[in-house]
Amino acid sequence: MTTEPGHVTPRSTRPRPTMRDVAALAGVGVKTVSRVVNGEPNVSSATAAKVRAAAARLDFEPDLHAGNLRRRDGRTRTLGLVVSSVANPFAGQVHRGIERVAAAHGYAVLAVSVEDDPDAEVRAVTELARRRVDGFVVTPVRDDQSYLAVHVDRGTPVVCVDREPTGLEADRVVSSHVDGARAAVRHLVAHGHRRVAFLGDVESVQTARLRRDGYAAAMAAAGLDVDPRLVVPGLPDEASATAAVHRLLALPDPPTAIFSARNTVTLGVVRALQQAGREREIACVGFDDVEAGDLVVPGLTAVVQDTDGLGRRAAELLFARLDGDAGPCRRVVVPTSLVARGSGEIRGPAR
Amino acid sequence: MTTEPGHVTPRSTRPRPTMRDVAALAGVGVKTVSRVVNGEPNVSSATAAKVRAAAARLDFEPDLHAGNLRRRDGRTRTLGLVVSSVANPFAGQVHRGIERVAAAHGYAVLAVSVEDDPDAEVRAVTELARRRVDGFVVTPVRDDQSYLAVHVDRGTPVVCVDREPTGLEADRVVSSHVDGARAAVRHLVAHGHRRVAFLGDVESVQTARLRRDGYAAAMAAAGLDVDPRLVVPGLPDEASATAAVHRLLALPDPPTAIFSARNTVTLGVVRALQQAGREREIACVGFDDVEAGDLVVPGLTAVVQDTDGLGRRAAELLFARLDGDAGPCRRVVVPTSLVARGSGEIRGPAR
DNA sequence: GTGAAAGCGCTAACAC
DNA sequence: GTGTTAGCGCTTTCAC
Repeated sequence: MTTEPGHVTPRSTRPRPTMRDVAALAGVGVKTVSRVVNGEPNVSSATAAKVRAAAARLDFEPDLHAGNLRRRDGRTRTLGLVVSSVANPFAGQVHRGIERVAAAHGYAVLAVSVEDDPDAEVRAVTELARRRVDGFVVTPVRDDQSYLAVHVDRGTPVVCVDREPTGLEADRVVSSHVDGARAAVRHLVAHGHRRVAFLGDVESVQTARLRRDGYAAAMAAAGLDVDPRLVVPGLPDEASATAAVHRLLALPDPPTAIFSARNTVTLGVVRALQQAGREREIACVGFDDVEAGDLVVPGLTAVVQDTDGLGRRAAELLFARLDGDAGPCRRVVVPTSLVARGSGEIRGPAR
Repeated sequence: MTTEPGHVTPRSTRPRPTMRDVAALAGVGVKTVSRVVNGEPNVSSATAAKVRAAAARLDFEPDLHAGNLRRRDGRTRTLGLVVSSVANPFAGQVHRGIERVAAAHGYAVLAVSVEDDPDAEVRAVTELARRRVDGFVVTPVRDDQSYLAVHVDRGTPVVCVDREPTGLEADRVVSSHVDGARAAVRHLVAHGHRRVAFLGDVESVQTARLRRDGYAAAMAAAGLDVDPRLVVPGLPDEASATAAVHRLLALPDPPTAIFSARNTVTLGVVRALQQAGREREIACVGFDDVEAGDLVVPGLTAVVQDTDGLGRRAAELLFARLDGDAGPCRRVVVPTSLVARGSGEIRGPAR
């Protein structure tokens, strides 16, 4: 079978109809079509019906962006979201919270992943700005968000979520990281533990530092000295957490409880305890929830974030700004909660 | 403290600069700015430098959509993605696969959740069409996708992912649902099981039916009769799956192995087995992976989908169409793999 | 190399 | 009620 050069079927690609086409078919002026499509008043119902019929017959879809060019408010009805990664379950849930509020306002969400690359954060914002989103929700990754000021000045509001922005006056919505961590440690102490270890994420991440602060505060409040050998920050992944736990267990006086400050770290901790066969002796509370955390034995006690609430509140703040709220910047703290499922209730040594 | 009406600080909202502003500041014509911004030839490097300086000073960002109005290819460099929910980890991973390919092509992704609402699927596509996305990736929810044909005819390609479209000729990328399910059951049979139960999702979902087909095929191939009491489709959530397992265990001759056809169902199954204290006797293989699936005891044996691959292939097909590929529709099947972690390797009764 | 004029699809302002 | 004109920010065409 041969294919002759001239015979390539060109995609029929019949041009998209415009308001002009609809107007011509309905026998009215363009402005009348515009009025009908936008539900404006001053159109007789007979004319409106004709226009709607013509629009339906042509499968007319108004071009939102073309309209925005001249429209007074120039709204694209689109929000820009910058997150670590859309594949990250935490980010996905925040995204969902935002989307729900956005949809209620007739808005769509344009999400861009930055994979914890500081430069990608700026690129993402630039790309969103070129598309003229009406507002930004940003999870800060770089250590300076001042580059966002231009957009705020031009009337495109910015709300930061999960982490606080630096060098930028902007609304922000964060979980109570310090309080959550403190509650976790207090819970362990209340169950009789005095040697509580801290395993955390790399500390270039703001939230990692805050959770460590919470740990330190709770230990101090309980009048317990912190053995520096039990504090292990800077764990980038699951495997390093597993290794760290094995080192802790080999200590002459190992910890009797572990506070793990992050999802992936928690997975590594549990693995290590299981490998050592000590998951029923050493207590463990993790920050962030783990799917199937209640199926592990013992069930994983966790400090869970209200991800949906984070997204919802962020979107609400953004829409308030879009509605003209010019008040001072707000800082919303969304509470975390401790879910006890077994691993955190293992009792420490009797005094 | 009183606030006088006239004193409300209006958000300074200084208007966004346009090419005209840049041209004026640089002392050149608008077209020259256009040429510089778009990297077109025929501009002296001296002029280009002047323009770039002016653009930087004003923080000029070209309006992508305004340009598209007149531009020959009219590309918005934006893809529309319609998924069940952005909070669904499966969808998030597919999204990520798409985004990675899109980013490499300079594209952004506009994602809309439909929460399994058939009408929301159409609304989502309409909203995306109004924003003039260059192509669609859709996870079909409704039982008819013919409404998408208009877009294809107008040159906006559509690729379906995860589920096959109905009433529409379009490229599609799906996991090997039947083969995956068959492999799971074959695995159980190979470990000595003859009474293998099937627990599945509501069958309005296409993939649920396919996985059941795979189960039936594997049982038939092994020469095993299927006891209809062991086949329980239509489980909407975790709790119903738990209840179903308890009923199965109460049977005079209960199953010795369970094939669970969906993530949430698997969680319910494991819970039931743990409650009954029989998680080490009754084998279980689940379709879809579960986070922390290897921390449960015994580890969860699962049929895992290549979510990233699904997204990547879908995006690749879409870009091929955007690049002018007018060939016949393609159907890409992404293989699943079976990950053995313990629960699926529990041996059945000796013959 | 450069710029003026026209026009993309739509809405604002003002006519009738 | 309805249509006409201008113009949004940009690219095209084409003249210089």
